Amino acid sequence: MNFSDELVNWYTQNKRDLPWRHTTDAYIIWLSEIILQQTRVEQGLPYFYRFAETYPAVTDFAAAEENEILKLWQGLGYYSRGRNMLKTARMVQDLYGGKFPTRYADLIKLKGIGEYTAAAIASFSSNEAKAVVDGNVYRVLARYLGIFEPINSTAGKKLFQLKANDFLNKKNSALHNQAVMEFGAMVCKPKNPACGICPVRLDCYAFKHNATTSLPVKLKTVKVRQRYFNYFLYTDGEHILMNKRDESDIWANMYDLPMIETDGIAPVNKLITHPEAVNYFGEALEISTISEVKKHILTHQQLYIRFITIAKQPVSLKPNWFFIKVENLQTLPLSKVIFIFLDNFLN
DNA sequence: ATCCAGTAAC
DNA sequence: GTTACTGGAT
Repeated sequence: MNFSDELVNWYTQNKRDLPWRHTTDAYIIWLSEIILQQTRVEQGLPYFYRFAETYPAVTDFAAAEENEILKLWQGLGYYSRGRNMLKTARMVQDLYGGKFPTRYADLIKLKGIGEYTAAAIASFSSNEAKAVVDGNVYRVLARYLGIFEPINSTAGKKLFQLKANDFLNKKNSALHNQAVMEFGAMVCKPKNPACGICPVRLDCYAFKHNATTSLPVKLKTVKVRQRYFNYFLYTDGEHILMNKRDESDIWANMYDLPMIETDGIAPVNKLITHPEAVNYFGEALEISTISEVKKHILTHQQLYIRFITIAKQPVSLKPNWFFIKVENLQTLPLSKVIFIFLDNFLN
């Protein structure tokens, strides 16, 4: 048996029973693939069920409002995935009459669908002969073939795509692609790979050279930016003053609280006299409580966040500030930090 | 602290 | 071509 046959054989006997593996409906496969980008199955599964039930067809998805989508997406991270899904659902509605495309060439034009996802949907839904290259495939190929080219270099990406194309079983790309990825996730794992049960270990470079821990090679990433967010909470008991974030920063279009960003951890007296604070909350800003500065880590940013509850109503409001009824808070899409803070504050 | 089922924006 | 996006597990 060749590499592909071995892995397909392993897959048919050992695959996990996942809901999107029972369908060739491109819409359902798209839903699962976007949710699973950069996300583990266990974490994505409840979101998949929620979306599939709320929007049984792409037509239903296309009719949704962005806030609804972001709300359902809340807690999953990489929120642009949710916003891009809505754009894509509407494109499918307009361009393809609500029938989700199954060909790579059509899929790659849609928002949020890159090379990996286009190949995945095309092969799973219509068996088109496109090889997927995701983190699992990088790892399996790097180890099996002994490729030391970094997977996040331009040369590396080209090389791995080439090798993946070579190995692809073009007669049954759906089975082949799923087999390689599932094998990567379950056996050829990042840490502690289960080489003992691997059907191709005798031909595997990394197994033969005891090199699984050093493959794949990945270039080290960049430094993180430090940011300091001072959040202001004002409530009249019934409403909370919320801010809708703009398009250009983290948590785009989601809600948080009125905030002043400073260059460092600002002393409280500095904060009170900060021009923005004076502008919005007046000269005599009355602070009720002030929280510790807590660190919140994102990929390229470390956020130092502090919450300040204020006693007096602001004297002027930014255009994207809204008084939200406490009972309507649960309809707003919130980032993890904000959700946790408000949850604690209100309960 | 580091790693992970990618894509879009710059 | 390079960099920015999340949250959770380890």
